Amino acid sequence: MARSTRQDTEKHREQIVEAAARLFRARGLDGVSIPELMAEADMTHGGFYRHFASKDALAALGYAAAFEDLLGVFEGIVAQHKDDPSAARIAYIDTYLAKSHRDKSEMGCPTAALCTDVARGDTKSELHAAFVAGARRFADRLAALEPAGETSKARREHALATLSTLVGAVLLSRATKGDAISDAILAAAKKSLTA
Amino acid sequence: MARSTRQDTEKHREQIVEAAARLFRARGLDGVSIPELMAEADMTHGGFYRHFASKDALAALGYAAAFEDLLGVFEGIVAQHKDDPSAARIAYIDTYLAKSHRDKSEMGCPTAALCTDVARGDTKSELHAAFVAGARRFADRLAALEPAGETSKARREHALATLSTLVGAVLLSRATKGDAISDAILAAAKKSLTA
DNA sequence: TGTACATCAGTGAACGCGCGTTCACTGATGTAC
DNA sequence: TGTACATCAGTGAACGCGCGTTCACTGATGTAC
Repeated sequence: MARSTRQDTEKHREQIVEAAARLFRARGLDGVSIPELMAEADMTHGGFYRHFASKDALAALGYAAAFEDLLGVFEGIVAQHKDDPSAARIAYIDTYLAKSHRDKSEMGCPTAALCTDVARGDTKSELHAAFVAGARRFADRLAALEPAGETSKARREHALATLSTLVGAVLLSRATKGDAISDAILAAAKKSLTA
Repeated sequence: MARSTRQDTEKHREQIVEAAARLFRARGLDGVSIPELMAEADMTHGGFYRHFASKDALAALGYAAAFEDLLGVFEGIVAQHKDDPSAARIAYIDTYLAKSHRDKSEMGCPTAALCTDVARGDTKSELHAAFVAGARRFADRLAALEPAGETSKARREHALATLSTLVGAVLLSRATKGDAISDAILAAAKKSLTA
């Protein structure tokens, strides 16, 4: 194989980012190698550096791509509950705390999946910047579903606490999978957030 | 150097477990090598397998040791608030959601620190079993601080939701460190749990 | 208590392996005329 | 539109590196008598 058309090049780039978004969420940054990532996009590893400056640069793009997907899911649920933010909030919480979200981390929330990797990584990395931007946007969206009667400060506080509970419950339920406590955590968090 | 006394052997073993408890919490299982772990215990890497069957076996022991330490902190706080479980609960939440806990993960809660590593690892590993046992005990202790008037089921549910919020808030605040949202997450979770 | 010797904790070199990254090369694409 | 050639996306071998684990060896410890 030799030089690709510009169209194919762009398509290949998107395939790599998509593979990164999926595999990094499932197995973490260190759990996926560049040869593996490139194979997932039907290429050999040598061409990687024509697309990205480093593995970390791809991680940031992978996180961002996954985040946009998840935001799309969020917007879809909100759209189904027009003019009823409270119902939208409950519907989103139900989706986030579903067993299927626990079990399919490769398609799940990248903020939950990559939280620990980002915490252990360099604060100056591209991934860190992408993650912080994502967390802020996530919190903003949740805040928008809080009761309109509250102050904007209170809505933001509730949103940050809700975000903590969502992420903590999914991560704990994933780590305890196979034990009865795994389901119980999701159910308890759901009950607490929607009481 | 040659053969150690039985006393020294036991001391060395404890030093390795202690180093594991500290380093694994700070950098994760993949972030710490056996040569590094052994150097931290003032030895060379060759002797590792006289003490442990594998790196995973040590990870399980390191988690368990860290968990016992943290349970000790918990018990200490509870003891300071005898006959007032509600005050003990608030005091513990304050400690867990302190900035110092976010910043010193190597001395912090191993359930939070290793959550994602356990979720990505084998369900049949020794570490997984140790983690599940720890999460259960953690939940039990928190449940004991819930109001006595509630049913035991309600107390357990509240405890699991509280645990989710605690873990999620610390992990998110670590991942967003350097940004204003990091402190805001801890403050919001604290307010929500102690309202 | 003293002696002979088997045990085994720790050393440091070595194993095979896979990693992130680099690079010379290929040959179709894209461009200049 | 056709031709000549420069560009560059992707290939696959190679780089140095550090990993988890193994192993022959050392020599003080612990034990048997």
